[in-house]
Amino acid sequence: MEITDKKAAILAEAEKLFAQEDFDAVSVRDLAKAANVNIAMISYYFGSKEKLFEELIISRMANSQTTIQAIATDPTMSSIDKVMAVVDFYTDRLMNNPGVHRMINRELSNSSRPQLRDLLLSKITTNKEYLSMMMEEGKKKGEFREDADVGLAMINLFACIQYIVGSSYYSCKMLDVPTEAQLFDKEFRQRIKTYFKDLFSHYLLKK
Amino acid sequence: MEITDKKAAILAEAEKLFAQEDFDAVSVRDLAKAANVNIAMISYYFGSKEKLFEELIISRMANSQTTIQAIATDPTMSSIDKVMAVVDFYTDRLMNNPGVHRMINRELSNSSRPQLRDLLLSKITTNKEYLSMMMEEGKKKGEFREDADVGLAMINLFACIQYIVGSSYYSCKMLDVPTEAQLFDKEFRQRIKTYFKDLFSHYLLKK
DNA sequence: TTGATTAAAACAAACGTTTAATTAGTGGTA
DNA sequence: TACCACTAATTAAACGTTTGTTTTAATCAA
Repeated sequence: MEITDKKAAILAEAEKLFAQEDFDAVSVRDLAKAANVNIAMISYYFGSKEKLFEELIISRMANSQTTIQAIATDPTMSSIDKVMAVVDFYTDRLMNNPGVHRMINRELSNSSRPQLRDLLLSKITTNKEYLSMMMEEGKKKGEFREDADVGLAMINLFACIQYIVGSSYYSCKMLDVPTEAQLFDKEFRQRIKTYFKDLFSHYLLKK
Repeated sequence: MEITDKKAAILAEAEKLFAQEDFDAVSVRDLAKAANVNIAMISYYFGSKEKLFEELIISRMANSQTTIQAIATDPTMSSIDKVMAVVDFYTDRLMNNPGVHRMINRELSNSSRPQLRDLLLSKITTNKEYLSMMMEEGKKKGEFREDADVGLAMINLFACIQYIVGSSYYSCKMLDVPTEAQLFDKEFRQRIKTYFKDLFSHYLLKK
């Protein structure tokens, strides 16, 4: 079955609505209305509201594994340069797809759909392995401080950007950014990158 | 009207259930069953499910303003020591009350109850003012690096711990912590504190 | 004609809330 | 102590909506 206009329209509108509100707070009637289709089409195309939700997340969660792997295993880069590349990659990745990462964020913080949660987790875990490898390598090569907590550093990067994307309304107020749109703009994105690169340089590198 | 056993029981069970699942995913029947009271008691004591939710969050959100203010305005402490004190305070505060901070976290990341969201925001904003003051003071005194992004540093601290608490299931896997209980234990808590103190020392202080 | 698509209507189940009736508790009066 | 009056607390049942899903029939394309 190929992707019809209507199916694509439903997915597109679902991404918008589910980015703003929880799974239960968005009804199939809301979805159908937004996508300008009949209510029955959700069940017809996806089987159920829940399957639509899963298909949406999975389809939009682009595979970052190959990129992370490429960075982590590059023999020509220094460890700190690899960290910089990861900062750039994650910042852009999360900020280019705020909707789906809001959804992923919420799925990881509740236990309503444990099977979906575990699926997301398994996809993320692979990246974690490569990142751990990369960080440990930095220590072994004597580039990074031995007593740096590289595990926390990695989750710090991910958590902080994820949090800013997920709670953009809140983050704007805290960071004195006037509008949510500006939060995802090039300028603020650069500020995030600069912050983390600067932060990790000071924290990880030996003096 | 004083707080009866039943009212307190409802609030206690509500905190557990709302910590695990969204507002809509927890029904009044779930709540009544868990608290071992009749369904009608939720409306009777709180007016509505939504008002119960609001009352729960507000009552459990202890006032951190005085503590933060005391730290920020203490004339005997150095700026970096103030940062250390804030790290200790926030870590314990969030990890001692994971349930309510999960709820707050979710409220800040959706727009289902904008009025509650803005109320939470206003309570948090006061702290932000004191923290900004404290950080700028560190720069003026020449203790902190001029080009440190203190705004992002503060939200980084808050976001990261909030994220670990909010997505504890996920965080366990990422940090190789076996159980969620251990995530809130003294040992891991100390690891968090050490990480951030070390991180900010390297990032903020002049060489 | 055949099979996929669309629409309107109906479905049962679950939702939050309210009603009406009953019990428990309190304070005052004798 | 006993009785009454009154309010608060509690219950079971029912309320009207809304939920996600299905059915049935009509329409369209090949």
